[in-house]
Amino acid sequence: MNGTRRIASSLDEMDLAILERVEDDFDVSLETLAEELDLSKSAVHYRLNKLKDNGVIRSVTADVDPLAFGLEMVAITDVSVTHETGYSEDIGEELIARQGVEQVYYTMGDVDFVVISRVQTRDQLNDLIDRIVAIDGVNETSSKFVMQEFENNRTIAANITDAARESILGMSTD
Amino acid sequence: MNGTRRIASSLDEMDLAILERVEDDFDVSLETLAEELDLSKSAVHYRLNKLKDNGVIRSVTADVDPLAFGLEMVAITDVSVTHETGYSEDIGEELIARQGVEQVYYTMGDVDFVVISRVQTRDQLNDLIDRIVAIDGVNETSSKFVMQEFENNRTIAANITDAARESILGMSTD
DNA sequence: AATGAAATCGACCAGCA
DNA sequence: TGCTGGTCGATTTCATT
Repeated sequence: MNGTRRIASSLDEMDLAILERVEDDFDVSLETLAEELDLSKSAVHYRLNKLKDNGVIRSVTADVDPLAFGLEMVAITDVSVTHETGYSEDIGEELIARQGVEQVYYTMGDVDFVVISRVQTRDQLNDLIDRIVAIDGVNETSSKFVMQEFENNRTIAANITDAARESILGMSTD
Repeated sequence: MNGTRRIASSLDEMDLAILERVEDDFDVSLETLAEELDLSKSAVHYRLNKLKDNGVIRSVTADVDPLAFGLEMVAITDVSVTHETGYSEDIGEELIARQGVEQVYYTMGDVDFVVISRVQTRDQLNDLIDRIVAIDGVNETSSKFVMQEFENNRTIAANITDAARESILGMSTD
């Protein structure tokens, strides 16, 4: 029951190296990976499959550029709700189901939800906020525009703290 | 110079259908895709390549489960800076470079940056906040814990508003 | 857990509508 | 420009260690 209880099975440094590579770019060939890691192609393939089976790799996905869709406007909206207990899960599901909403966080604090959404125009944002306010239980919203985004490509394996890395490599097999 | 100016080239409904599918799961075989879309394997492949060349598909990536790394704690940190102008880009780069930080948004409003980070323990979060405060120009921070996340798998194509969809399909070729 | 060989699937090309 | 069908190369699978 410590901070690492859900780790699927022991990951070694080779697994981390593979993850750091494919989390950023899965289009790399098995041959290139095998050379970089000094392993046979089959061994790399075997480890990738194991990582998928273990759920460490949840899925392989295409990363679509929102700008290619004209989605140039990002907003962060704080949402407070009326009944604070019990309904939060339902309201979270309602929020994430709204077209244009990308991420929803339920937080401790004076605002209950932080909602990040992406749209084309200010009109679309106004419309989205109307659709948020229409959700039963939503009390008040307050939005701010994002001027600039700094992103990470979601490369979790390459982005963990040193302490977290130690903790992962120290795990033994289930 | 309208809201859709950066759209790479005209996308049709077939492209959108392909994107909706592969943005969620790129592990689907060409054959399955071809059957689902009533197209030949080569045609699907041709369109996928075009979408990559156009930059609509930025990359293909492995989606790693943060819980598999014991990263159970998410925090949203508001960061205000001392010199409001000029240095914002530098500070944003500094923030995103910190281990544990996933996303950074530079906003209009009383807080300047919204930082979303993911760590294993409260100690690691404290350490991360120390590393944020140490950045030159950072004035004040205020963090809240995330109790629950609602996520979208970042499926942009399946998540655009109807208005945005109309706007995209209505485009003509450059 | 890793290997090499055999079967399957995806990438690429020339040509066509 | 978008698509087809075929070839080649890469990936997946499997028996074996």
